[in-house]
Amino acid sequence: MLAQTPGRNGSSRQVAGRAGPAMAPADTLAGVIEVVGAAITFARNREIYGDGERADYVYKVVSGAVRTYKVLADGRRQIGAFYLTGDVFGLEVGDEHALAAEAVTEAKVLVVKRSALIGLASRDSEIARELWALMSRELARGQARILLLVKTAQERVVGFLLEMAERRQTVDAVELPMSRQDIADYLGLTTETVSRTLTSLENDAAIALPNSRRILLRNPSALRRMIV
Amino acid sequence: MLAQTPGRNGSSRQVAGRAGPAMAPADTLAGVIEVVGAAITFARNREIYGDGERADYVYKVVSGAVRTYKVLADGRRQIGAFYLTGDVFGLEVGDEHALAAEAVTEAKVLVVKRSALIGLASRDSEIARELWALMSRELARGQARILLLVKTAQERVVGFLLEMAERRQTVDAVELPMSRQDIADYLGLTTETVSRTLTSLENDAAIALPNSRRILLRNPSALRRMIV
DNA sequence: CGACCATTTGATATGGATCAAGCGATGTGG
DNA sequence: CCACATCGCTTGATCCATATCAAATGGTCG
Repeated sequence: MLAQTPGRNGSSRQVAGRAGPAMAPADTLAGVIEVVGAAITFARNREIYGDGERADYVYKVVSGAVRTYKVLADGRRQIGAFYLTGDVFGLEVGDEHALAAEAVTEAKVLVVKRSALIGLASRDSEIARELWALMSRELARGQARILLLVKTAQERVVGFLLEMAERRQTVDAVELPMSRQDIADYLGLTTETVSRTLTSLENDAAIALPNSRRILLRNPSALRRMIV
Repeated sequence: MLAQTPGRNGSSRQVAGRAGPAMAPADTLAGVIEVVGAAITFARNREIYGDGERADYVYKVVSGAVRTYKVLADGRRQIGAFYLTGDVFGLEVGDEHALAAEAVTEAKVLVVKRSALIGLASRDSEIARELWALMSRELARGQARILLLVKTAQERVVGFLLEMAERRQTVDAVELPMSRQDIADYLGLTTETVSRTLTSLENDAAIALPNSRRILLRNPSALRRMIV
């Protein structure tokens, strides 16, 4: 359960300048961020924002992966979510970040002022609808997490793999950007249990592990049956 | 873990007619529901709406308590939330109810058409803001639940008691409308563990149990220290 | 090559589940 | 109004899944 927090302090941000040519229409949320956002690259384990900081910016992952998390008083770390390429994060309901955010791998993100988005939303109902949809997705994922956290270790791990496969839009393989410790802190387990569960799934021929970060789903339907 | 679902089937609703004189201004969400909503009384354990039903109505608790829940394929029941007097529930992000709702105790609720609210929101930004705030609160509670569910049994139970005390706006006592089974299914524990934990807290002089549904918080600050 | 870190594997401990029984409150029919 | 059934809660005994402690293995980088 104890998780030494990695790469604390200093957000040596490397501003990479404006985003290139727009790749999405400027009247969608994602599009707006691409057009007006500045691209910043964060090294592995670098803090993007801290717990309790003012939530003045909204982010979109261009490449790499990001985690949001909270460290409890006794050192336990709970990961709130993983954000992969294309995901928007950092949009809060209050005006402070409830969780901190860090780069899981080297990550390039686009940054845009929240106030700019809010302003746009008040004029453009399409943007407003997308902001709403974004919150909805967060809410739905939270709901799903709650259901996941009352299950057994195997069900949690399998649920996690299927979630990742779905988000990566692949049916039969996942490239995991995060460590076993990250997965454990996301699922409320220990690294040992995550590792053992994966080994046992491999023995059951449900998955294969060519290397620790790459997971082949050899029998997705069997996996789907395992999560109740 | 197994929880025989109580009082299934039949929603013998007892329509009590219009709400009385408005007790809140008509330009707030709560106010609107009170002005335009019909009051319906549900007996203990009666279903208010089912999992997967169309979410055409939004509800506000006038008296009593309501739970939302989902029964997993293997019979385990996970409770999503408890709604107490004054709380609004049933507002979904999609157009289906993700969870079912039941009356925990006999409960009087006001019912209003969702479409009416949405229509109002598009004209009245105050209502829109309140709908947003409502979703935000759900989101924040979900976040808190996730943190709760990775903790020990004692931390979960204490967290639950403090949450209830806070929502009931009392510092030193809580009248629980729900059974041990409800609490267990909310916290991802068993009734036995909930019961034992309460007994142990009583032995530590942190709480007192004049009867099983009434809990006195004898040492709130000690309780608060227990949840990390 | 050697140091370091992530991952896996092994041995043991333990918190909470499960199985089982008792107890008190509440309600029902005689 | 009382005997009795029922239900929710508590308590006890045991078991098991996962945590914890410990060590071996493997991959990566200087």
